[in-house]
Amino acid sequence: MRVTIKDLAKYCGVSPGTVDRALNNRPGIKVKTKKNILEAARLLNYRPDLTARSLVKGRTMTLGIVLFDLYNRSFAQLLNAVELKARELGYHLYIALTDKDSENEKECLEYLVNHKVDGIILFTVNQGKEFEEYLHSFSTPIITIFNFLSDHWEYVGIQERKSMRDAADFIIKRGYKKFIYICPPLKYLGKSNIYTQEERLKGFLEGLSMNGIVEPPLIINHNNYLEQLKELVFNKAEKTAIVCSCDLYALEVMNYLKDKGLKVPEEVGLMGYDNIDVLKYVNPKLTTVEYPVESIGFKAVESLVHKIEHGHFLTEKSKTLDYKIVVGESI
Amino acid sequence: MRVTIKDLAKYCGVSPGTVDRALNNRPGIKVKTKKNILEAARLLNYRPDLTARSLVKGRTMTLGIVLFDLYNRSFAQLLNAVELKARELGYHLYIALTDKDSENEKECLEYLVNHKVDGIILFTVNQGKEFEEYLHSFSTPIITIFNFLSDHWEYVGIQERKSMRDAADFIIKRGYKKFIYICPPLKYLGKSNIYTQEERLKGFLEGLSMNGIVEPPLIINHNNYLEQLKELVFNKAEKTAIVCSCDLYALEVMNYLKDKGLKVPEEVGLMGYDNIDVLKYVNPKLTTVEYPVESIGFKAVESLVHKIEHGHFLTEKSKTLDYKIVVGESI
DNA sequence: TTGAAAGCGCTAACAA
DNA sequence: TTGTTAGCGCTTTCAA
Repeated sequence: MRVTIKDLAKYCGVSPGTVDRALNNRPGIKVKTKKNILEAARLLNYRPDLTARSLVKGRTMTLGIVLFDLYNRSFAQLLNAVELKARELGYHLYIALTDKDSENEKECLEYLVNHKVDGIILFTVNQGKEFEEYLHSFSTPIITIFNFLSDHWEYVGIQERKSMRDAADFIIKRGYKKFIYICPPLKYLGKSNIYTQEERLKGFLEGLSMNGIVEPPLIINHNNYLEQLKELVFNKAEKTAIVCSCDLYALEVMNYLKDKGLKVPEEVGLMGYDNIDVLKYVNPKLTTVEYPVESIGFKAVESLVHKIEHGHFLTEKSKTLDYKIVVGESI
Repeated sequence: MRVTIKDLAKYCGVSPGTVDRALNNRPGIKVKTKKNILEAARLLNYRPDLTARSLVKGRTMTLGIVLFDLYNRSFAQLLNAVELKARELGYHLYIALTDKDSENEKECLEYLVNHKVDGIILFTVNQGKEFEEYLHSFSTPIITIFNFLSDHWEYVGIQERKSMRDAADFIIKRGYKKFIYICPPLKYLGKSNIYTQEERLKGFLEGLSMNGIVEPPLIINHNNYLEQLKELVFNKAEKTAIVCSCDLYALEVMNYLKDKGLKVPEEVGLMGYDNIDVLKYVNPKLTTVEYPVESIGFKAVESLVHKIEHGHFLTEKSKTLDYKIVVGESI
């Protein structure tokens, strides 16, 4: 059996209260007594039971993070950053993956709340009034990342829309005339939160019209995008650009184009989004949009912990982080 | 304030014991009473306090996992698999990253143990008698993955040595005569656990000698491996193969060779290890060794949970998982 | 079928 | 400076 404070107290011939004072550096204890107790603790290999402490303190010094999965490179980087910062601030981390499943996400949240985490970082699939009420029913502080929920919730992310507007601008300035935009299904199961994807698309469309492009782009938003590409004929003179809302799609497209013998960017331009770290090994160099995943992780933790410890978040809701276009050779 | 069992009891005019029977499907309660209580629980938005339950049950239904970081693609995949399986079996997951720091690892372990996780999955940096004694001082079940510690510890991994022996065999059969082997520093800080790296190198050397290669390979085991490559001259007739103990190194080397205008595999052969998922976007296709990260994650969780629930691990210590050589175009 | 009460290990307020 | 004690929210045993 584990050694408890009571055991220690008995062993040292003092009371549990005194042991607690020694162990937790609380004042009102003779130096010698304290020394004795600490020594005994080491000797008997005493370990505090944090579940008991949590019960009385009402705090667990634990944060929870809810993500889709870790297949996306950026999620892993984000999680890494979050763990680092959390530990730095004295918190440990529960992780829960939703696999983009709405019910699953609720279960994850429920579990974290029941486990009394002090705060939650949420990359949500759900959205809507009902879901927000559900979230409000927990009294746990929550900060959302990437997927915006509503103004009621703290949020850390980037200016998705503006980034894609700029991307469109950039592409048009390079002389492209026709546009294909590839992104994930925009109405996943009819209720999933696809804020980032929606914003990016809107931004792209805005960018086109701002530049006087009247012909609407071909929007491909299903998982068989490669199939659909097969039906298209690319003509160098048309100056077509394929814009993907994530690098992984762009890489798939690049592979497809290579197979077809189509030269990038000579015959068709290609642009990604994310700047995942493996791009450095791929040729031609993909032009893409980079955003600071790690900063987002850091910021989210800092703000959340500030809320926990001082009652209010550190971030301003409207504040978003910078992105930048990474110029490669693909467009 | 949160609604407690006591509140529910008062509200329903019954005792806490009865509420518990209703909430946890324990027998000895009238159907009607139970129905009442459950309804009230929903109405009042009751949430069980899992820290309190843990305290009395002595179990948290939580596992902990200790990893280096999540920069390595395989670690992220592993973690994803572990989370999935853990949840499937009713457990949730604490994550702790050590950043390959030995002291940090100890802190992580200590925290998990103090938090009373029911079991730990450990990809360790530490090694040695002292560390093992330290681990024994926890009574928490531990299963090690990838980095082997000693026969005292449950282990899930692959036959590292054999895999590299086979790789050497494969390369030699392709006619290569000279060999360069690139791997991370083998004595990281003088005390880090580099089991997998050591095994792979041993396996490679065994493979060479088994095939009658007498000239020892050039072993480059520092982080400036590219610098050292610069000093070498490659000669097509020499049939040189560069073997890397991980794909990331191989990709770096590939980039370097491309810069130099050296053709792979015509002028120099290249082989990696890991089969990270982005290889499909890189040309020429890298020949590499694939191992089932996800299965390792699943197996580790299953075995650990079996230990927790039935007193013994499911895995046999000596049992390791299969790997396979993925034939690309680079060697 | 239900209630009463002890106790998990710790903290904190109060008393000595 | 130290001891005593109540109680965090839950489970569980025993009695009614």
